Amino acid sequence: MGTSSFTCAAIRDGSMISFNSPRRNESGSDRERLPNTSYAVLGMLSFGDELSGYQLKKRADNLRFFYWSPAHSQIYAELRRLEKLGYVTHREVRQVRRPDKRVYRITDAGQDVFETWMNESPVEPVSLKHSVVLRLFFGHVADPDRLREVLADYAEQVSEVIEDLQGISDEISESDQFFYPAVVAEWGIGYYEAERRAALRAIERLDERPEGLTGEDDADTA
Amino acid sequence: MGTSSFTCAAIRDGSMISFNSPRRNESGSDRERLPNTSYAVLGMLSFGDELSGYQLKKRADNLRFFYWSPAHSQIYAELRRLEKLGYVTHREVRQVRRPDKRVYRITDAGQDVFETWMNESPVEPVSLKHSVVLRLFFGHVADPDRLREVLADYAEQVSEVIEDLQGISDEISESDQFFYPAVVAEWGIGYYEAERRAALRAIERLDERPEGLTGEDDADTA
DNA sequence: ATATGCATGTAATGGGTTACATGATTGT
DNA sequence: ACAATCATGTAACCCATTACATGCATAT
Repeated sequence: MGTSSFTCAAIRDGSMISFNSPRRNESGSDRERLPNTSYAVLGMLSFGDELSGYQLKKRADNLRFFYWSPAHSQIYAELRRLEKLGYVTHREVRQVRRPDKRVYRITDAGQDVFETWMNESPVEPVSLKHSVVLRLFFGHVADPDRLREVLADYAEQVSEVIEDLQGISDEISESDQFFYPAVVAEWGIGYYEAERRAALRAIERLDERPEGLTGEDDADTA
Repeated sequence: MGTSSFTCAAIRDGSMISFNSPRRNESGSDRERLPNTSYAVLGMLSFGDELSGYQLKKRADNLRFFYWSPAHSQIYAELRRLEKLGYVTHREVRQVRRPDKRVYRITDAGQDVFETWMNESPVEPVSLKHSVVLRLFFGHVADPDRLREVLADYAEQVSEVIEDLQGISDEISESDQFFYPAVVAEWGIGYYEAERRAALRAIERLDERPEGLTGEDDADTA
Protein backbone atom coordinates (compact mmCIF):
# COMPACT_ATOMS: atom_id res chain seq x y z
CA MET A 1 0.00 0.00 0.00
CA GLY A 2 2.42 2.64 -1.31
CA THR A 3 2.39 5.25 1.37
CA SER A 4 5.41 7.13 0.14
CA SER A 5 8.07 4.89 -1.30
CA PHE A 6 10.06 7.52 -3.10
CA THR A 7 10.11 9.83 -0.13
CA CYS A 8 12.01 7.09 1.62
CA ALA A 9 14.22 6.49 -1.38
CA ALA A 10 15.27 10.10 -1.21
CA ILE A 11 16.93 9.48 2.10
CA ARG A 12 20.60 8.76 1.57
CA ASP A 13 23.07 8.91 4.40
CA GLY A 14 20.58 7.89 6.98
CA SER A 15 22.76 8.98 9.87
CA MET A 16 19.95 9.22 12.33
CA ILE A 17 16.50 9.45 10.90
CA SER A 18 15.62 7.28 13.84
CA PHE A 19 12.99 5.83 11.63
CA ASN A 20 9.95 4.65 13.43
CA SER A 21 11.55 6.26 16.46
CA PRO A 22 9.74 5.07 19.59
CA ARG A 23 9.14 8.61 20.73
CA ARG A 24 11.21 11.37 22.25
CA ASN A 25 13.98 12.06 19.87
CA GLU A 26 15.61 15.02 21.53
CA SER A 27 17.67 15.64 18.43
CA GLY A 28 14.48 17.07 17.00
CA SER A 29 15.07 15.52 13.64
CA ASP A 30 11.76 14.02 12.74
CA ARG A 31 9.09 16.49 13.55
CA GLU A 32 7.76 15.51 16.96
CA ARG A 33 4.72 13.71 15.53
CA LEU A 34 1.62 15.20 17.07
CA PRO A 35 -1.67 13.54 17.92
CA ASN A 36 -4.44 13.91 15.36
CA THR A 37 -6.21 16.36 17.61
CA SER A 38 -3.42 18.83 17.08
CA TYR A 39 -3.93 18.56 13.37
CA ALA A 40 -7.64 19.04 13.79
CA VAL A 41 -6.94 22.32 15.57
CA LEU A 42 -4.31 23.31 13.07
CA GLY A 43 -6.72 22.45 10.30
CA MET A 44 -9.40 24.71 11.68
CA LEU A 45 -6.89 27.52 11.68
CA SER A 46 -5.68 26.65 8.20
CA PHE A 47 -8.43 28.75 6.64
CA GLY A 48 -6.37 31.72 7.69
CA ASP A 49 -8.66 33.55 10.09
CA GLU A 50 -7.98 34.34 13.70
CA LEU A 51 -9.92 32.36 16.26
CA SER A 52 -10.18 32.32 20.01
CA GLY A 53 -10.17 29.08 21.96
CA TYR A 54 -13.84 29.50 22.53
CA GLN A 55 -14.65 29.89 18.85
CA LEU A 56 -12.34 27.02 18.05
CA LYS A 57 -14.24 24.79 20.39
CA LYS A 58 -17.46 25.60 18.61
CA ARG A 59 -15.93 24.90 15.26
CA ALA A 60 -14.55 21.67 16.55
CA ASP A 61 -18.08 20.67 17.42
CA ASN A 62 -18.89 20.74 13.73
CA LEU A 63 -16.54 17.86 13.31
CA ARG A 64 -18.46 15.80 15.81
CA PHE A 65 -20.18 13.72 13.15
CA PHE A 66 -16.95 12.09 12.06
CA TYR A 67 -14.46 13.15 14.67
CA TRP A 68 -15.09 13.49 18.38
CA SER A 69 -15.15 16.90 20.03
CA PRO A 70 -12.38 17.55 22.49
CA ALA A 71 -13.20 19.30 25.75
CA HIS A 72 -12.55 23.02 25.82
CA SER A 73 -9.74 22.57 28.31
CA GLN A 74 -8.11 20.30 25.79
CA ILE A 75 -8.38 22.91 23.07
CA TYR A 76 -6.68 25.49 25.25
CA ALA A 77 -3.94 23.04 26.16
CA GLU A 78 -3.48 22.19 22.51
CA LEU A 79 -3.15 25.84 21.57
CA ARG A 80 -0.48 26.38 24.18
CA ARG A 81 1.41 23.39 22.90
CA LEU A 82 1.17 24.48 19.29
CA GLU A 83 2.34 27.93 20.24
CA LYS A 84 5.37 26.54 22.03
CA LEU A 85 6.20 24.64 18.86
CA GLY A 86 5.84 27.79 16.83
CA TYR A 87 2.90 26.60 14.78
CA VAL A 88 0.50 29.25 16.00
CA THR A 89 0.76 32.72 17.51
CA HIS A 90 -1.73 34.66 19.52
CA ARG A 91 -2.55 38.25 20.19
CA GLU A 92 -4.70 39.70 22.91
CA VAL A 93 -7.91 41.39 21.84
CA ARG A 94 -9.34 43.93 24.24
CA GLN A 95 -13.12 44.04 24.18
CA VAL A 96 -15.50 46.50 25.77
CA ARG A 97 -18.49 44.67 27.08
CA ARG A 98 -17.13 41.19 26.67
CA PRO A 99 -14.25 39.42 28.34
CA ASP A 100 -10.97 39.98 26.61
CA LYS A 101 -9.93 37.26 24.29
CA ARG A 102 -6.88 35.71 22.85
CA VAL A 103 -7.06 35.03 19.17
CA TYR A 104 -4.81 32.55 17.49
CA ARG A 105 -3.45 32.49 13.99
CA ILE A 106 -1.51 29.80 12.21
CA THR A 107 2.10 30.53 11.30
CA ASP A 108 3.94 29.57 8.13
CA ALA A 109 5.64 26.77 10.01
CA GLY A 110 2.23 25.61 11.17
CA GLN A 111 0.78 25.69 7.68
CA ASP A 112 3.79 23.72 6.65
CA VAL A 113 3.50 20.84 9.08
CA PHE A 114 -0.20 20.72 8.46
CA GLU A 115 0.29 20.38 4.72
CA THR A 116 2.88 17.73 5.31
CA TRP A 117 0.48 15.82 7.49
CA MET A 118 -2.27 16.15 4.93
CA ASN A 119 -0.13 14.83 2.12
CA GLU A 120 2.20 12.41 3.83
CA SER A 121 0.54 10.82 6.80
CA PRO A 122 -0.50 7.21 6.24
CA VAL A 123 -4.09 6.18 5.72
CA GLU A 124 -5.37 5.05 9.07
CA PRO A 125 -8.42 2.87 9.58
CA VAL A 126 -11.35 4.46 11.39
CA SER A 127 -11.21 4.08 15.11
CA LEU A 128 -14.66 3.59 16.42
CA LYS A 129 -16.20 2.61 19.70
CA HIS A 130 -19.67 1.49 18.90
CA SER A 131 -21.20 0.69 22.24
CA VAL A 132 -24.57 -0.21 20.75
CA VAL A 133 -23.05 -2.85 18.51
CA LEU A 134 -20.97 -4.01 21.44
CA ARG A 135 -24.17 -4.64 23.33
CA LEU A 136 -25.70 -6.37 20.37
CA PHE A 137 -22.69 -8.65 20.22
CA PHE A 138 -23.33 -9.75 23.77
CA GLY A 139 -27.06 -10.02 23.16
CA HIS A 140 -27.25 -13.40 24.83
CA VAL A 141 -27.23 -11.76 28.25
CA ALA A 142 -29.69 -9.00 27.45
CA ASP A 143 -33.40 -8.82 27.87
CA PRO A 144 -34.58 -9.29 24.26
CA ASP A 145 -37.20 -6.57 24.44
CA ARG A 146 -34.78 -4.11 25.91
CA LEU A 147 -32.28 -4.93 23.22
CA ARG A 148 -34.84 -4.14 20.55
CA GLU A 149 -35.62 -0.93 22.37
CA VAL A 150 -31.96 0.04 22.43
CA LEU A 151 -31.67 -0.53 18.70
CA ALA A 152 -34.83 1.42 17.98
CA ASP A 153 -33.57 4.27 20.16
CA TYR A 154 -30.33 4.26 18.31
CA ALA A 155 -32.07 4.35 14.94
CA GLU A 156 -34.06 7.28 16.21
CA GLN A 157 -30.97 9.17 17.33
CA VAL A 158 -29.34 8.50 14.02
CA SER A 159 -32.35 9.88 12.19
CA GLU A 160 -31.91 13.15 13.98
CA VAL A 161 -28.28 13.28 13.03
CA ILE A 162 -29.25 12.74 9.41
CA GLU A 163 -31.65 15.65 9.59
CA ASP A 164 -28.96 17.86 11.07
CA LEU A 165 -26.53 16.89 8.38
CA GLN A 166 -29.12 17.39 5.70
CA GLY A 167 -29.69 20.89 6.99
CA ILE A 168 -26.01 21.68 7.02
CA SER A 169 -25.60 20.18 3.59
CA ASP A 170 -28.38 22.31 2.15
CA GLU A 171 -26.85 25.42 3.63
CA ILE A 172 -23.36 24.93 2.36
CA SER A 173 -23.68 23.00 -0.87
CA GLU A 174 -24.45 26.17 -2.81
CA SER A 175 -21.24 27.98 -2.15
CA ASP A 176 -18.04 26.65 -3.63
CA GLN A 177 -16.25 27.97 -0.59
CA PHE A 178 -17.45 24.97 1.34
CA PHE A 179 -16.76 22.39 -1.30
CA TYR A 180 -14.88 19.97 0.93
CA PRO A 181 -17.18 20.30 3.92
CA ALA A 182 -20.06 19.64 1.55
CA VAL A 183 -18.44 16.47 0.30
CA VAL A 184 -17.94 15.46 3.91
CA ALA A 185 -21.57 16.19 4.69
CA GLU A 186 -22.64 13.91 1.88
CA TRP A 187 -20.34 11.23 3.23
CA GLY A 188 -21.89 11.68 6.64
CA ILE A 189 -25.41 11.36 5.35
CA GLY A 190 -24.55 8.12 3.60
CA TYR A 191 -22.80 6.91 6.71
CA TYR A 192 -25.66 7.53 9.08
CA GLU A 193 -28.24 6.25 6.64
CA ALA A 194 -26.31 2.99 6.58
CA GLU A 195 -26.29 2.98 10.36
CA ARG A 196 -30.02 3.45 10.44
CA ARG A 197 -30.59 0.64 7.97
CA ALA A 198 -28.26 -1.63 9.91
CA ALA A 199 -30.04 -0.99 13.19
CA LEU A 200 -33.44 -1.61 11.65
CA ARG A 201 -32.18 -4.72 9.93
CA ALA A 202 -30.84 -6.01 13.22
CA ILE A 203 -34.24 -5.57 14.82
CA GLU A 204 -35.74 -7.53 11.96
CA ARG A 205 -33.33 -10.34 12.55
CA LEU A 206 -34.15 -10.42 16.22
CA ASP A 207 -37.82 -10.60 15.31
CA GLU A 208 -37.31 -13.35 12.78
CA ARG A 209 -35.53 -15.51 15.26
CA PRO A 210 -37.66 -18.45 16.44
CA GLU A 211 -38.86 -18.11 20.01
CA GLY A 212 -37.32 -20.14 22.77
CA LEU A 213 -33.81 -19.48 21.63
CA THR A 214 -33.51 -16.06 23.13
CA GLY A 215 -30.41 -15.57 25.21
CA GLU A 216 -29.50 -16.92 28.63
CA ASP A 217 -27.30 -19.64 27.13
CA ASP A 218 -25.58 -20.70 30.27
CA ALA A 219 -27.92 -19.53 32.96
CA ASP A 220 -28.49 -23.11 34.09
CA THR A 221 -26.11 -25.14 31.99
CA ALA A 222 -23.16 -23.79 33.91
CA MET B 1 -27.29 21.42 34.89
CA GLY B 2 -28.11 21.13 38.59
CA THR B 3 -25.15 19.36 40.00
CA SER B 4 -26.24 19.65 43.59
CA SER B 5 -27.36 23.10 44.59
CA PHE B 6 -28.71 22.29 48.02
CA THR B 7 -25.56 20.42 48.95
CA CYS B 8 -23.87 23.77 48.58
CA ALA B 9 -26.56 25.55 50.54
CA ALA B 10 -25.98 23.19 53.43
CA ILE B 11 -22.38 24.26 53.72
CA ARG B 12 -21.87 27.02 56.19
CA ASP B 13 -18.39 27.25 57.53
CA GLY B 14 -17.02 25.39 54.55
CA SER B 15 -13.85 24.13 56.14
CA MET B 16 -13.40 21.23 53.75
CA ILE B 17 -16.26 18.98 52.76
CA SER B 18 -14.97 18.84 49.19
CA PHE B 19 -18.50 19.63 48.19
CA ASN B 20 -20.40 17.90 45.46
CA SER B 21 -17.86 15.13 45.38
CA PRO B 22 -16.31 15.19 41.94
CA ARG B 23 -16.32 11.44 41.67
CA ARG B 24 -15.23 8.71 43.98
CA ASN B 25 -18.13 8.22 46.31
CA GLU B 26 -16.65 5.92 48.90
CA SER B 27 -20.09 5.25 50.29
CA GLY B 28 -20.42 2.87 47.37
CA SER B 29 -23.95 3.87 46.62
CA ASP B 30 -23.97 4.12 42.87
CA ARG B 31 -21.99 1.21 41.51
CA GLU B 32 -18.61 2.68 40.64
CA ARG B 33 -19.47 3.03 36.94
CA LEU B 34 -16.80 1.36 34.90
CA PRO B 35 -15.47 2.34 31.50
CA ASN B 36 -16.91 0.47 28.54
CA THR B 37 -13.70 -1.48 28.17
CA SER B 38 -14.41 -3.21 31.44
CA TYR B 39 -17.75 -4.29 30.09
CA ALA B 40 -16.15 -5.51 26.92
CA VAL B 41 -13.89 -7.76 28.99
CA LEU B 42 -16.73 -8.82 31.22
CA GLY B 43 -18.80 -9.54 28.13
CA MET B 44 -16.17 -11.81 26.69
CA LEU B 45 -16.20 -13.76 29.91
CA SER B 46 -19.99 -13.79 30.02
CA PHE B 47 -20.09 -16.88 27.84
CA GLY B 48 -18.98 -18.75 30.92
CA ASP B 49 -15.64 -20.19 29.90
CA GLU B 50 -12.29 -19.59 31.55
CA LEU B 51 -9.86 -17.43 29.66
CA SER B 52 -6.32 -16.20 30.17
CA GLY B 53 -5.35 -12.61 29.54
CA TYR B 54 -3.63 -13.73 26.41
CA GLN B 55 -6.69 -15.48 25.03
CA LEU B 56 -8.83 -12.57 26.05
CA LYS B 57 -6.66 -10.22 24.06
CA LYS B 58 -7.15 -12.35 20.99
CA ARG B 59 -10.88 -12.43 21.47
CA ALA B 60 -10.92 -8.70 21.95
CA ASP B 61 -9.30 -8.39 18.57
CA ASN B 62 -12.45 -9.84 17.05
CA LEU B 63 -14.28 -6.79 18.20
CA ARG B 64 -11.91 -4.55 16.27
CA PHE B 65 -14.40 -3.96 13.47
CA PHE B 66 -16.73 -2.03 15.68
CA TYR B 67 -14.78 -1.52 18.87
CA TRP B 68 -11.10 -0.77 19.19
CA SER B 69 -8.71 -3.37 20.57
CA PRO B 70 -7.08 -2.47 23.84
CA ALA B 71 -3.40 -3.24 24.32
CA HIS B 72 -2.60 -6.43 26.16
CA SER B 73 -1.24 -4.52 29.11
CA GLN B 74 -4.61 -2.87 29.35
CA ILE B 75 -6.40 -6.21 29.42
CA TYR B 76 -4.23 -7.39 32.27
CA ALA B 77 -4.82 -4.20 34.18
CA GLU B 78 -8.54 -4.50 33.57
CA LEU B 79 -8.61 -8.05 34.87
CA ARG B 80 -6.85 -7.04 38.07
CA ARG B 81 -9.34 -4.26 38.56
CA LEU B 82 -12.32 -6.49 37.96
CA GLU B 83 -10.92 -9.04 40.34
CA LYS B 84 -10.51 -6.44 43.05
CA LEU B 85 -14.16 -5.54 42.56
CA GLY B 86 -15.14 -9.17 42.83
CA TYR B 87 -16.46 -9.47 39.31
CA VAL B 88 -13.97 -12.10 38.20
CA THR B 89 -11.79 -14.71 39.89
CA HIS B 90 -8.71 -16.43 38.64
CA ARG B 91 -6.96 -19.68 39.18
CA GLU B 92 -3.44 -20.65 38.26
CA VAL B 93 -3.05 -23.31 35.62
CA ARG B 94 0.25 -25.18 35.64
CA GLN B 95 1.38 -26.24 32.18
CA VAL B 96 4.18 -28.55 31.15
CA ARG B 97 5.88 -27.16 28.11
CA ARG B 98 4.17 -23.79 28.10
CA PRO B 99 4.35 -20.91 30.52
CA ASP B 100 1.93 -21.21 33.36
CA LYS B 101 -1.21 -19.23 32.94
CA ARG B 102 -3.85 -17.54 34.95
CA VAL B 103 -7.36 -18.19 33.78
CA TYR B 104 -10.20 -15.92 34.68
CA ARG B 105 -13.84 -16.68 35.18
CA ILE B 106 -16.73 -14.33 35.72
CA THR B 107 -18.46 -14.38 39.11
CA ASP B 108 -22.16 -14.09 39.84
CA ALA B 109 -21.62 -10.51 40.90
CA GLY B 110 -19.84 -9.92 37.62
CA GLN B 111 -22.61 -11.49 35.58
CA ASP B 112 -24.94 -9.28 37.50
CA VAL B 113 -23.31 -5.93 36.80
CA PHE B 114 -22.84 -6.94 33.23
CA GLU B 115 -26.52 -7.73 32.80
CA THR B 116 -27.40 -4.46 34.45
CA TRP B 117 -25.15 -2.61 32.06
CA MET B 118 -26.63 -4.41 29.10
CA ASN B 119 -30.19 -3.58 30.08
CA GLU B 120 -29.89 -0.27 31.82
CA SER B 121 -27.06 1.75 30.35
CA PRO B 122 -28.16 4.60 28.12
CA VAL B 123 -27.84 4.48 24.36
CA GLU B 124 -24.65 6.30 23.52
CA PRO B 125 -23.83 7.70 20.10
CA VAL B 126 -20.90 6.12 18.29
CA SER B 127 -17.60 7.71 19.04
CA LEU B 128 -15.51 7.71 15.93
CA LYS B 129 -12.27 9.29 14.87
CA HIS B 130 -12.27 9.20 11.14
CA SER B 131 -8.93 10.62 10.18
CA VAL B 132 -9.54 10.12 6.48
CA VAL B 133 -12.71 12.19 6.54
CA LEU B 134 -10.90 14.71 8.69
CA ARG B 135 -8.37 15.10 5.93
CA LEU B 136 -11.08 15.35 3.33
CA PHE B 137 -12.67 18.13 5.35
CA PHE B 138 -9.46 20.11 5.14
CA GLY B 139 -9.02 19.24 1.49
CA HIS B 140 -8.24 22.81 0.55
CA VAL B 141 -4.69 22.45 1.80
CA ALA B 142 -4.01 19.05 0.27
CA ASP B 143 -2.51 18.10 -3.01
CA PRO B 144 -5.61 17.09 -4.99
CA ASP B 145 -4.01 13.98 -6.49
CA ARG B 146 -2.72 12.82 -3.16
CA LEU B 147 -6.17 13.32 -1.67
CA ARG B 148 -7.67 11.09 -4.33
CA GLU B 149 -4.96 8.56 -3.64
CA VAL B 150 -5.75 8.61 0.07
CA LEU B 151 -9.42 8.00 -0.61
CA ALA B 152 -8.67 5.20 -3.05
CA ASP B 153 -6.32 3.62 -0.53
CA TYR B 154 -8.97 3.82 2.09
CA ALA B 155 -11.57 2.22 -0.19
CA GLU B 156 -9.08 -0.55 -0.82
CA GLN B 157 -8.48 -1.14 2.88
CA VAL B 158 -12.18 -1.19 3.50
CA SER B 159 -12.65 -3.79 0.78
CA GLU B 160 -10.28 -6.08 2.62
CA VAL B 161 -12.21 -5.60 5.83
CA ILE B 162 -15.39 -6.53 4.01
CA GLU B 163 -13.80 -9.72 2.76
CA ASP B 164 -12.67 -10.59 6.28
CA LEU B 165 -16.11 -9.97 7.65
CA GLN B 166 -17.71 -11.95 4.85
CA GLY B 167 -15.48 -14.85 5.73
CA ILE B 168 -16.33 -14.68 9.39
CA SER B 169 -19.99 -14.31 8.59
CA ASP B 170 -19.99 -17.42 6.41
CA GLU B 171 -18.28 -19.39 9.14
CA ILE B 172 -20.60 -18.51 11.94
CA SER B 173 -23.96 -17.85 10.35
CA GLU B 174 -24.74 -21.57 10.27
CA SER B 175 -24.63 -22.19 13.96
CA ASP B 176 -27.27 -20.69 16.16
CA GLN B 177 -24.68 -20.45 18.89
CA PHE B 178 -23.29 -17.39 17.19
CA PHE B 179 -26.57 -15.72 16.45
CA TYR B 180 -25.65 -12.33 17.85
CA PRO B 181 -22.15 -12.22 16.46
CA ALA B 182 -23.65 -13.12 13.10
CA VAL B 183 -26.07 -10.21 13.31
CA VAL B 184 -23.13 -8.00 14.18
CA ALA B 185 -21.16 -9.32 11.23
CA GLU B 186 -24.01 -8.41 8.92
CA TRP B 187 -24.10 -4.95 10.44
CA GLY B 188 -20.39 -4.65 9.88
CA ILE B 189 -20.64 -5.65 6.25
CA GLY B 190 -23.30 -3.05 5.64
CA TYR B 191 -21.26 -0.49 7.50
CA TYR B 192 -18.07 -0.99 5.55
CA GLU B 193 -19.89 -1.24 2.25
CA ALA B 194 -21.32 2.18 2.96
CA GLU B 195 -17.83 3.42 3.76
CA ARG B 196 -16.54 2.10 0.49
CA ARG B 197 -19.34 3.73 -1.46
CA ALA B 198 -18.80 7.00 0.37
CA ALA B 199 -15.09 7.04 -0.40
CA LEU B 200 -15.68 6.25 -4.06
CA ARG B 201 -18.39 8.86 -4.26
CA ALA B 202 -16.07 11.43 -2.75
CA ILE B 203 -13.48 10.70 -5.43
CA GLU B 204 -16.18 11.20 -8.04
CA ARG B 205 -17.04 14.55 -6.61
CA LEU B 206 -13.42 15.61 -6.64
CA ASP B 207 -13.22 14.56 -10.26
CA GLU B 208 -16.40 16.38 -11.20
CA ARG B 209 -15.15 19.61 -9.75
CA PRO B 210 -14.18 22.13 -12.39
CA GLU B 211 -10.45 22.67 -12.68
CA GLY B 212 -8.84 25.78 -11.35
CA LEU B 213 -10.75 25.68 -8.13
CA THR B 214 -8.65 23.07 -6.46
CA GLY B 215 -7.41 23.98 -3.03
CA GLU B 216 -4.72 26.44 -2.01
CA ASP B 217 -7.26 29.12 -1.17
CA ASP B 218 -4.96 31.40 0.67
CA ALA B 219 -1.59 30.38 -0.63
CA ASP B 220 -1.06 33.77 -2.21
CA THR B 221 -3.99 35.77 -0.96
CA ALA B 222 -2.47 35.85 2.49
C1' DA C 1 -33.72 36.82 39.97
C1' DT C 2 -31.85 33.22 37.10
C1' DA C 3 -29.98 31.18 33.34
C1' DT C 4 -27.28 31.35 29.33
C1' DG C 5 -23.44 32.90 26.49
C1' DC C 6 -18.81 34.71 26.25
C1' DA C 7 -14.15 33.79 27.70
C1' DT C 8 -10.15 31.44 29.89
C1' DG C 9 -7.99 28.75 32.57
C1' DT C 10 -6.04 25.04 36.64
C1' DA C 11 -6.06 20.52 39.25
C1' DA C 12 -6.90 15.90 39.82
C1' DT C 13 -7.54 11.79 37.88
C1' DG C 14 -8.16 8.22 34.63
C1' DG C 15 -7.73 5.55 30.62
C1' DG C 16 -4.69 3.86 27.45
C1' DT C 17 -0.41 3.25 24.70
C1' DT C 18 4.49 2.11 23.87
C1' DA C 19 8.47 0.38 25.27
C1' DC C 20 11.00 -2.55 28.35
C1' DA C 21 11.56 -7.06 30.39
C1' DT C 22 11.69 -12.15 30.71
C1' DG C 23 11.71 -16.84 29.10
C1' DA C 24 10.44 -21.34 27.22
C1' DT C 25 8.87 -23.87 22.90
C1' DT C 26 7.95 -24.73 18.21
C1' DG C 27 8.34 -24.14 13.41
C1' DT C 28 11.28 -22.68 9.21
C1' DA D 1 19.91 -19.66 13.52
C1' DC D 2 15.85 -16.94 13.70
C1' DA D 3 11.28 -15.79 14.10
C1' DA D 4 6.91 -16.55 15.97
C1' DT D 5 3.67 -18.05 19.54
C1' DC D 6 2.62 -18.52 24.27
C1' DA D 7 2.43 -15.93 28.52
C1' DT D 8 2.63 -12.14 31.92
C1' DG D 9 3.81 -8.17 33.59
C1' DT D 10 6.08 -3.08 34.91
C1' DA D 11 7.28 1.87 33.98
C1' DA D 12 6.78 6.02 31.81
C1' DC D 13 4.19 8.88 29.61
C1' DC D 14 0.48 11.32 27.38
C1' DC D 15 -3.99 12.33 25.87
C1' DA D 16 -8.22 13.71 27.53
C1' DT D 17 -12.08 14.34 30.72
C1' DT D 18 -14.47 16.26 34.77
C1' DA D 19 -14.76 19.29 38.13
C1' DC D 20 -13.32 23.61 40.07
C1' DA D 21 -12.84 28.54 39.41
C1' DT D 22 -13.98 33.35 37.92
C1' DG D 23 -16.63 37.15 36.06
C1' DC D 24 -19.26 40.19 33.09
C1' DA D 25 -23.40 40.82 29.78
C1' DT D 26 -27.60 39.84 27.98
C1' DA D 27 -31.96 37.80 27.69
C1' DT D 28 -36.08 35.87 30.04
